[in-house]
Order: sequence, then C-alpha cells, then structure tokens
Amino acid sequence: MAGWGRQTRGVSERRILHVDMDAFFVSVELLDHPELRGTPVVVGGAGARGVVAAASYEARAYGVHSAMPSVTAQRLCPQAVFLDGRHGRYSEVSRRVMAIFGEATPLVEPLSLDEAFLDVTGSERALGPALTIARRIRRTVWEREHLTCSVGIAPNKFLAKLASERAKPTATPKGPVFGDGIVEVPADGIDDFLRPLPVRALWGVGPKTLERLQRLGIDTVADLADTPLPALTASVGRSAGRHLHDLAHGRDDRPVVPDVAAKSVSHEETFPSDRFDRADLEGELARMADAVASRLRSGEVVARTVTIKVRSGGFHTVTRSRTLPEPTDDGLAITRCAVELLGEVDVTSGVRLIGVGATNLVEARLRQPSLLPVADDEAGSGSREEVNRAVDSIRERFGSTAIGPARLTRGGRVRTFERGEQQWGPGRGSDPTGSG
DNA sequence: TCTGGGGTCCTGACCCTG
DNA sequence: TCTGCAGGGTCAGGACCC
Repeated sequence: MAGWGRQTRGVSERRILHVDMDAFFVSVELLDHPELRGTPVVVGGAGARGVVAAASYEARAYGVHSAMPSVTAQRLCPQAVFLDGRHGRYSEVSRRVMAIFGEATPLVEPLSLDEAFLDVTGSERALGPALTIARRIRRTVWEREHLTCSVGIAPNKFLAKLASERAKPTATPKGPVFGDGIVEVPADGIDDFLRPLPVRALWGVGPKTLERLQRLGIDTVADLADTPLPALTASVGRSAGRHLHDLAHGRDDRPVVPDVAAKSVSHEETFPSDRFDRADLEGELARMADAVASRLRSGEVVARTVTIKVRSGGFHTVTRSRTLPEPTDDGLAITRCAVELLGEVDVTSGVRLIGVGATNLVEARLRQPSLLPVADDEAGSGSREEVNRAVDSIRERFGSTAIGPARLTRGGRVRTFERGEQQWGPGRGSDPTGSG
C-alpha cells in the first residue's frame, strides 16, 4: 500500500484518533439475540460475586454501569436480561473491527477488545482530513459489522480519548440517543475543551488521587493547570504530579505503538464461596499455573518471576513473588513455585480469590541454556519441553480440557478454563471447579 | 452492601555489591 | 577491617485502567 507516511510533523500537528465501540459486548450479543433489542441487557457474571462487564443504553438509564456488582444491577433494574460474557465471540468480532481500522493506517494500537488509538497523520494525504477518515471508519464498521462506534480526533492520545467520550451516545430508557459520533479537538481549541472538565476526567485520577487533589482545592482541570508543580508533586508524588500537570496543559507525547509486547501474564479467579482447605487451594494454583504456562508458550515467552495473589474472605489482598534461577514456561515449575509461595500465606480465615502471575518476561528464543544441573522433570530440561510441546498440540486439536496435570483430572476431563471464560466473576450458582 | 479479571506503572523497603 | 554511600535488583503493596 503506497502513500503511508510515518509521522513527520511536529507533535502538536499529529492527528490521533481514539475509536471506541459503543457498548461493545452488549452490541455483539444483540446481533446474536435481536429479540432483545430495546430491552435492558447486561453482560457479566450473574453470580452473587459477579460484576457487570457491559450494559445496554436501556439498562444504563437505570444507573447500571460496568464494574458494578451484579446484585446491585439486579436491584436497580430487575427487568434486565443478564447474559454470560462470551470472550471468544467478542475477540472474533474485535479482530475484524481492528482490521477495518488497519485500512486507514498501519499505526493502530489496540487498548482492549473494543477500543484503539490510530495515528492517521500520514494517511491524510491519501485519504483526506482526519474527520473524513473518522467518518469513513464509522460507516465501514456499521456496513460490515452492524455496530456503532464513537471517535475522538485530537493532536494526542489523551485528548483523543477524552474527545471520544464526549462523542458517546446518551443513555435513555428508550435506548441510546446518537449524536454525530465524532468530536474533534483542534490544536487551537485545547484549552477551551480541557479546562472546564472535572479533574476526575484525567487519566490517572482515581478515587484516591481525586481525594488528595480536592484537599488542595483542585476540582477542575483549570484548577490543576494553575497549580504550581511543586505543590502538586508534594501531594501526589513526583511522577504522578508531573504526569497530571502535563495532561492538564494538554501535553501528551506518547506515540501510537502497534504490537505492544505484554509484560505479564496472569490468571486469577474469585470462588463462589470462600475456600479453607490448603490442598484444595494448591490444586487451584496448579490449574491456573498450567493455564499461565500454556499462554506463555503460545506467546513464545518465558517468565523469570512468579507471583501469587491471595484475597481473604475479608477482602484483604496479599501478593508473594519469587524470581526463579532461570526463566520458564513450564506449568510444573510455576506450580511448584506458586505452592511454595502459598506456604507463606495464612489461609485459615478463608480465601475468596486466588491467582498466579508470571512477570519479567523475555522472548523464549533468547533463553540462556542452563548452567545448573537440573533434574529430569524440571523446567528447561529436554523432556519437559517435549511434554509441553505434546500437550500444546493435543490441546490445539482437542481443546483445553483434553489433557492436563493428573491432579486436575476428574471424570476423564481436565478441570480448566478457556481464557476469559470467568472474566466477570463466578457464574450463576455453579462452581466450574466442582469443589465449591 | 458489595466490591471481577487482566493488565501497567509507581513507590518504598530491604538487601547486596562495589 | 570497618563504615558510608550509591546503584541495582527484588519484593510487596497501592492505584489505576478497560
């Protein structure tokens, strides 16, 4: 494809698009369940400990929003239809939508399944101004996928994201009220756009930071922009202070980076009811470690550090981590480390959530050959690598439950989850592990 | 009352090494 | 040999994002 230019203009002349699908998970469900159109629909974990992943605009009109506990959503909107999330289906649609974005520019940085940054600075010569490109993207997404999206256009990522939020439809009990779906912030209109906004709108201002800023009398972006940097850093720390000060003046030089490598891989689950038995928890860790190892291998990376996360019934969370003598992608090695780490944690008060993570990732092809003598069944040895390769190829053919560690096998099938299957908390009344 | 899962980034404490 | 210091790595926790 000719005509794509790398960014050659100054930072302030960049044209960045933030494209955000409207109520993505719900919209995909409505494609598959058209009979639910016009009714309040909620996607998420419907169990007692589940949360809302996405709500239709009809449900939002009742105050339901994402990350809200499902029981609260049910109370606010008893007539809502609750659907379990289907991560695989959303990924499939997301891939096609991202491909549409890729027709406008090769510089597409996905943020999640339903949103992405696009740097179209180099595309304007071939495709027209950013506004024209944005309109074309919205039209193509609608024609091919029957989904709507909102687009923000600005000189940088931060402003483009704020602009796309402004472009979102309004929720009413009768459904979304659509505007143009596109908001553009010109380089000379940044202050007018930014200064009246509440400071909570800034990236990096959550509940805690908001509390600190409000103690300084800062409520709006204008207040923040007019606060001297030293006062800010004294309150929220040096890094966050500089970051917020830059954002409040509309400064954000971060480039749009396609193919950002993952820095960690983790798997965690909340149980439908608290667990007390250590052997039981070790079994869960083994299952999750196996899933993490499998994802490391499919990503062709190895991890140096293993972390476990344990949340008690009282919602107190502890993490324990250990850096291994050599990086690994082997489920058995990660399980051993995770089980040892669990030995350092008191579980007598009950465990609500447990998880395993792998960090300090390096490309598998760069792994140094071991200088230490290793036992035959340890990570890094030839036999373990052969076993893992065989397991991966069997799972590729027959599914993730076809084979796994012996301690996870029950009734001829392996207790495991597809990625994202339990992303929004335990499902309705069922414990997929069979032991809750 | 209830608070998911999968991430990133930052900070501070602590330890080791030169 | 002892002490102080700086720098880097590790570890734990917090805050935030979608």
